[in-house]
Amino acid sequence: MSLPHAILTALLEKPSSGLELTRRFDRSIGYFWTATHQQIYRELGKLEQAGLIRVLPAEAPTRGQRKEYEVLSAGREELTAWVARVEEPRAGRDPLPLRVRAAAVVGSAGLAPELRRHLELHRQRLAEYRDIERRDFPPGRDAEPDRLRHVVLKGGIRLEHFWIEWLSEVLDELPGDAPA
Amino acid sequence: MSLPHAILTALLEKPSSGLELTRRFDRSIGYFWTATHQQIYRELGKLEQAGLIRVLPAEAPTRGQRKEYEVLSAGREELTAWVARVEEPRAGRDPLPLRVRAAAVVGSAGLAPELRRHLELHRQRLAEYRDIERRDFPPGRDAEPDRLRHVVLKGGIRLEHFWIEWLSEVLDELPGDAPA
DNA sequence: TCACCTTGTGCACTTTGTTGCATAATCTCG
DNA sequence: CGAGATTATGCAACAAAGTGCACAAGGTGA
Repeated sequence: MSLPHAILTALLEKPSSGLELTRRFDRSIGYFWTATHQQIYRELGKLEQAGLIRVLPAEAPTRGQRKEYEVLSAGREELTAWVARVEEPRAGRDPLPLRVRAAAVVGSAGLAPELRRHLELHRQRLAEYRDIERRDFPPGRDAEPDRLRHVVLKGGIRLEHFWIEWLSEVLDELPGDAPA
Repeated sequence: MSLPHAILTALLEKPSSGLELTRRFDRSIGYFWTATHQQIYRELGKLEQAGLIRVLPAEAPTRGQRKEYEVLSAGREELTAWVARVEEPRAGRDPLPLRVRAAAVVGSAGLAPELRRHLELHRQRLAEYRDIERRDFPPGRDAEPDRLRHVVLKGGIRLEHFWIEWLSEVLDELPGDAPA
């Protein structure tokens, strides 16, 4: 399981409340992982129980019943161990190629518009990632942590490329498809 | 959910028993989806209950208590509808980039061997896919179903490429990494 | 002041996915 | 024939992920 480790990483980068974490999952962490706020709160509870993180006492009372968490040393150790752990790569699980395969059997009626919609979404995400890259990784920053974070982002960019190219290829194979 | 649709597709290509399906999921369908035999049996039960598939009466008794399933017209209709359905792309969920990100925070000790191991696995899978391509898609076959199945396989190949390139890139960024 | 909005936290339930084990029939070899 | 391997199906229990809704506190404006 990776969600707890994703949370530990995010909290080490900056102690945060549940909702802040949720927002950060929509951005940087989210290139390769997503989570809803409910998942995150539940996981924060478990991590606290397990003694890997703790609540920072609030200084000024804020909105709602806001709780900031920080990582304890046991949490840092767990994350350090996870980095080197032997784990099998988990098979990708994307329904879209499956749908193309189904279309090979029952016909591709109605598939093209859905593919074009996905193509557009991936183009948008690619553009966002490029913006982030320009903003956060200007040339010259080359301490190791920065280089590693950058290479993760480049992975996100590469992956969007993959989808864009593959979707274009599929659209070329579909009958009666006028280019968008 | 996509597992039932994956099963319907596989059964339309060829009526099969649970275990046969499991094996086919390890091969062709498996470029983008995996399932254990337990998941498949459970799902076959649900699909039968729902009237989308039925058991073919066995002619000669075979090993164990083998049951072959075939798709009913309701199943074919469901699959046809699914092909055109509007669904959001589900975010990729791979822990490996997350681990690289964690390494940016707690240090990359022990990460390189694990990355090399994954690199090797992806190279192997790429080689397998290329074999399948040579065997099943010789030049000249260009009826639509074949072209669509081929483009799905090409997606699998492209995806393995992605991993190989990205992993190589990460390894280049790690300190003290002698090329394998 | 009080109805309503926003921010923030969280429970309950459901669906999916995984692990481990149980069972049955058939085959295989001494 | 009968002990053990192989093929095949399936249940039970659990873990992980996703959906829907409730609740609490403070801010905002009629």
